[in-house]
Amino acid sequence: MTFFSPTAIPADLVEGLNPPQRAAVEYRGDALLIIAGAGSGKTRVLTHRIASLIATREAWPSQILAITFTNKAAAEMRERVGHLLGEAVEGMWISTFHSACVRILRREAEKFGYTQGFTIYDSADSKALLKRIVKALEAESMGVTVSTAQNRISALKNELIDPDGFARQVDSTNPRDQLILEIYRQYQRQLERNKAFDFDDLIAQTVWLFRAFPEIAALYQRRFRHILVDEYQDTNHAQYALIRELTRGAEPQHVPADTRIPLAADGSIPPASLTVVGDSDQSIYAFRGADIRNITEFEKDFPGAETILLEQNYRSTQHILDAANAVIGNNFDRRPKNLWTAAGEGAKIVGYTGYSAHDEAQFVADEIHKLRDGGISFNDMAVFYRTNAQTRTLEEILIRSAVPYRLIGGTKFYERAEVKDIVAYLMTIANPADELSVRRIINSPKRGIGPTTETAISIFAQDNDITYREAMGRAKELGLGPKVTNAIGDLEHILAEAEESIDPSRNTGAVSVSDMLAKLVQRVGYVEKLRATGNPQDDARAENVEELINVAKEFDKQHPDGTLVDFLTEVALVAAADDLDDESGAVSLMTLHTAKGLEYDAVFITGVEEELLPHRMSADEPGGLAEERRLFYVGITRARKVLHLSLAMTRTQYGESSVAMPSRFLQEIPDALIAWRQSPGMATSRGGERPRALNATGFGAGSGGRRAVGSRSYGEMPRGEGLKSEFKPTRGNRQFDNQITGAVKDNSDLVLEIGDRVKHTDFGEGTVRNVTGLAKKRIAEVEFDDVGRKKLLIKVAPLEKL
DNA sequence: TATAACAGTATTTTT
DNA sequence: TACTGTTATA
Repeated sequence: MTFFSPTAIPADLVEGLNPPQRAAVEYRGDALLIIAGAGSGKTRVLTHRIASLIATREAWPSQILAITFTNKAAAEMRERVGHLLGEAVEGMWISTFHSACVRILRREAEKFGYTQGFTIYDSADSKALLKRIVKALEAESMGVTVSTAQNRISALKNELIDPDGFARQVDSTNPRDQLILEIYRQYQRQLERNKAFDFDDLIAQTVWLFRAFPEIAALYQRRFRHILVDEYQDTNHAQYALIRELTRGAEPQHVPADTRIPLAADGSIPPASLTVVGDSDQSIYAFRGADIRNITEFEKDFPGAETILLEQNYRSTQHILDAANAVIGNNFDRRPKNLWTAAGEGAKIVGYTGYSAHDEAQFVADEIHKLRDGGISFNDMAVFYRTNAQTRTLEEILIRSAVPYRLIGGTKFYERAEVKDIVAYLMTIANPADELSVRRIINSPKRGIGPTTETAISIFAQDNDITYREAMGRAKELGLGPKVTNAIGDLEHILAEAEESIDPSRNTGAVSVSDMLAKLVQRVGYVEKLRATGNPQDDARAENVEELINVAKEFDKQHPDGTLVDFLTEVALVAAADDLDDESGAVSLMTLHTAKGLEYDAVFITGVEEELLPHRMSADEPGGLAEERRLFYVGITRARKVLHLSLAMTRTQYGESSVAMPSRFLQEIPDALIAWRQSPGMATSRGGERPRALNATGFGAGSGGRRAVGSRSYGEMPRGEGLKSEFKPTRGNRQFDNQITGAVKDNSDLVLEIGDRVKHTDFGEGTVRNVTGLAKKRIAEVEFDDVGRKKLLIKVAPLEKL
């Protein structure tokens, strides 16, 4: 066994690493499992390992395939490897599973009867397709909803079970399963007819491709000599199978003729080396098929594998780690692991119990200002929550408290109807076979083509065995009214024109993606029609469309040779975390799931309540509670210096407010680690501290009882509506700066000076201590008589000068 | 065909 | 609450 390469690893690639980290960089063998606790420097190990392989000439950059969880992580890893080697490295594949598979599938598409420009359906697209099928089969009446069908099919694909495979194992006496099977068949047939893949297909079809065509697989088995997979605990069966295929040595008869790498004695391609990094304690995607056994049984799967444990944490203080260890220790059935640090104890964890979600949010806002005054920049702070619905209250309070923030994920830019519409136009142009996309845009903007006409075209296409688009081209034969016929003809003409202009076979004068898009939008009159309504919401929509054109311009700038298909691929595969930019000067808001892999000086975990942090939906799933605990663990371990845990006594959801109990996870943290500003006990007891904000009217001073917990309690606040509809989203997330436009209540004319007495609807009376900021961003710092000092954004504060 | 008004309902996490 | 789907009416 030769563990060490002939060329020594340059010293600077191992210096400064601790012994296990160093061992992980130096190990040379077929399979390596790195169990990397949170904050143990695994990205460092991975980048150094890749750099060492290249520096020693053991591998060319093109022989490396590294799989990361997000595109952002991929970009970062690429940059760090380049930095270590002192030059940009070309030819490495560093990407997500999905991106890598798309690349392979596009390259090989023609070999299995697909088109290179196939469309990628996101979950909303597949939902729309399934909706049609479910409706046609009247499956809802049998208790099969669109989302059940979607979930079942997704799970089947993750297990690499195709409709035929499902037919073999399905319980034929179960009518619902029979129905699912039929839906699955039709769905898959339509995807194929539309030349489209859904997210799950991207992985599954690649595996299928490799299995069906060993000589194609051999191309990649030969190419990728070193495969590295990050976040291995979150891989599903299909992804696991893909890795297995890639690390399988190719049989001699499939080895391509021009192979120059050393072959085994029998002429086969030896298996590639595999490095996986993960932490079973951070597995949080079981709900979408992640199989923790992939990591726990790695050594069985790859006999002779080396395992290296990284336990020293370089991120958090000991108090934070103690809490994390204590919490995760309640999960049985795990390989024991104890994170430790040399960083010292650090500050205690801060706990706070609000009377309401508003109160809790106000606490977060106040603390953010305090931390900022203490020298931590907004960039280095993050607020986490279990569900996206929690953002509403947080946003409302953060805006009014003048805390700049950005939402990561949430209702994403690309999920907005108007953006999806325009993207559907592009999909139609890139792939005329895609019926779903044409039908989405056939009457948007309104052209007088209703459901009747739409169905007529569909039937005509079926009867004549032509595509939907071809049927549109022969609109005259449909025998419809002249108005509708013209409308169809016009649309068809615009689409054909756009197709012509972007045609990849034209080698001269090809129009850029953004130019084509801009012209298309103009020809269709999409923005124009939105502007004409005079509705402020439509104005915001128009801006979104314009923003999409800007995104395309940016794409053209970054990829001068990029095609429309490339652009659509990028649009389809952006992840929530990809949009993070570290220089924004704003606090980041995101779900606990999105937080994985990130770190911040100060972290707030909000809504640490029963039913929410172990989420009620997890209760009846096997292993659900353990997964929720891991999620909490992930959240805790994101914090470098300060951790805040907060909850509310009542939470309003779906218009109804109900009493919330502290999460059981809180009790798993030793008391000594948490300094409660207001503990769950204090908040309920009579002598407890007065509520910080009086906005939980009827709950606070005296009146007691839970009679008044209705949602009207916040009646005096400007309700979110007006504010929210004005938000101008930038790609993927909305930013503070853009949100303060003409809100419901515009206070921007209010002139305040130091010493002025003011009255606030929630906080009562107070004295202005300071005024900062300009114009619409003027911020008043007010010392309230009852609730202390607060910073308020004057423009939106319910404030009155006395 | 488009729109407004109404009723019913589902509520997690995401590539 | 907020979104979807249905129904009535223009």
